[in-house]
Amino acid sequence: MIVDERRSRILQIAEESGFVSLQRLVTEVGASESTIRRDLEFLDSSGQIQRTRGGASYLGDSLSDFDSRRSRASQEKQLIARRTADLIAPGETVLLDGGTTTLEVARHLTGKTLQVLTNSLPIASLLMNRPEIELIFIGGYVYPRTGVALGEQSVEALKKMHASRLVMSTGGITADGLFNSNALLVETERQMIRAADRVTLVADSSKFGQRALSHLCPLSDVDEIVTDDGMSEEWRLVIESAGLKTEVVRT
Amino acid sequence: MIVDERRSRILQIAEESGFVSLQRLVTEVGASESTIRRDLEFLDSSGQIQRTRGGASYLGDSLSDFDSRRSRASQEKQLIARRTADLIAPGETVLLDGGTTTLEVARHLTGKTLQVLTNSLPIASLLMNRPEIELIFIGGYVYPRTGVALGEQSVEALKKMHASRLVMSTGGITADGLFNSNALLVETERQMIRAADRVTLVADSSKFGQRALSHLCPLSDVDEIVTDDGMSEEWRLVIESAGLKTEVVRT
DNA sequence: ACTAAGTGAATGGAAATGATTGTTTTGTTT
DNA sequence: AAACAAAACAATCATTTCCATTCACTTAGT
Repeated sequence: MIVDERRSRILQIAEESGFVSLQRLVTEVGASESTIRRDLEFLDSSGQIQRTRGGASYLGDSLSDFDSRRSRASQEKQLIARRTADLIAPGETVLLDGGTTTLEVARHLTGKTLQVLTNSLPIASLLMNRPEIELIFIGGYVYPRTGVALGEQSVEALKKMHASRLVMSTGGITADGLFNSNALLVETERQMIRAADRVTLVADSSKFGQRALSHLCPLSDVDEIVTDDGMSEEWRLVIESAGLKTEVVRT
Repeated sequence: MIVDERRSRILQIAEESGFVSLQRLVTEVGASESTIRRDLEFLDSSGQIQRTRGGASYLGDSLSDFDSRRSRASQEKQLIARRTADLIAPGETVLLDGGTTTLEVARHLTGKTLQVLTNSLPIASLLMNRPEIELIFIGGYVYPRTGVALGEQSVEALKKMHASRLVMSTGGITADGLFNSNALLVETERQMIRAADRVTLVADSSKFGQRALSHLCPLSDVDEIVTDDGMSEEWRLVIESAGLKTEVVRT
């Protein structure tokens, strides 16, 4: 088996349940304990997982109820979320993807008269009691921990919907486009892109240059990116030459 | 078992009721007393719980606080919910309607390996982090306050689903059948009945004789009723002559 | 054939665990 | 209030589990 493939698989398994024991990885991936350890070491040093005794825990945009309550969103995410919310005009129909940043965006939407479509349970729970927001939930198989509905049913439901804007997050951005770690999620997000007139990507600057398991879409599918000023000039050029508008918040 | 996993579990248990005894943790987590003590010490020093003699109390908003804030379910509902949960065998595919009683049923489902379909946001939020439960959400227009998905999209989604059992609530029961106050809700519930092999109705005894806006279905659509012993003998005859099984819990 | 990278097994050391001990606290009885 | 028993606790120790390191082996590319 190829190295990258094995590591991707480890990441995927780690993401599913948040925790993976080393032993489980040994049996599921089929490599020796030593190799898995080395992989975990690599993935830890590259910041994708956190090694713990006996296994590893997934880092990244998985929002479990634990995470959202304990560690609040970082300052970058807060600022990005607020700016993104400012872009949204009253009366719009907004499609909201799952993720910690989009959840923060949802927090800032309260008070505006909006129609909100989402496949994220945390976002729906947040907005459910707001009379000024008409909420439509996109059903499907609910992915554990993140509380995001995915799969064929979600895709089918999305086919019948239309929104003026999609606010989405991503696992990584390169010149090739956007990436995410979960194949089912990618499929659902692709359908979201099709359903929306305008695509607004929220991504803190650490996402640039990151590449994850599944390719989601080319850069040209995105209309604008809201990010923080940690983005290098280099990436700014890549993004703007692809015809995307960039909104940069100062931290 | 991995350290972090065990500590997360301790936190989760602590959160549920606000306080946990050490002994309960020993049996539920399956670690030795020493280990649990060490974990409690750690969680205390990191400020997540407060150790007390005999156990520990959760810091922050415990779920039971949350529950008691929004009037806790009555004793009847609790008992009905527990009995209903006992009827459900591991491995079943259960369709759960919205409502406070069905939410209580959902609470008692944790621990069983099940497939759960629901259109209720509160139920989905409750079950979303339970690894033993595969959760499928039925999307649609989210009705404010109750957090239940309704409407054409929900009906369409339900047409493609099938469950071994439906647990539903109702606004009122007469010899003519079941009633509910919301036309959209009635439509969705009718489709639920079609999608399920067996229909279990949860209804406290005050519902008998009540008639609401919309007629939902005849009594013959229901297979069994779980209720409390406030039901009069008269109603018992009506129900049983319609061929329904009745489960009566003693208050 | 040689090198470099990757892999798997073996080793010793570190950390975590469970059982045991003796001590402190709590509640009950007199 | 004093004496006692039961429960809860902290401290210690042997055992187990986990980990980093090392080394030998395989594979792929030059």
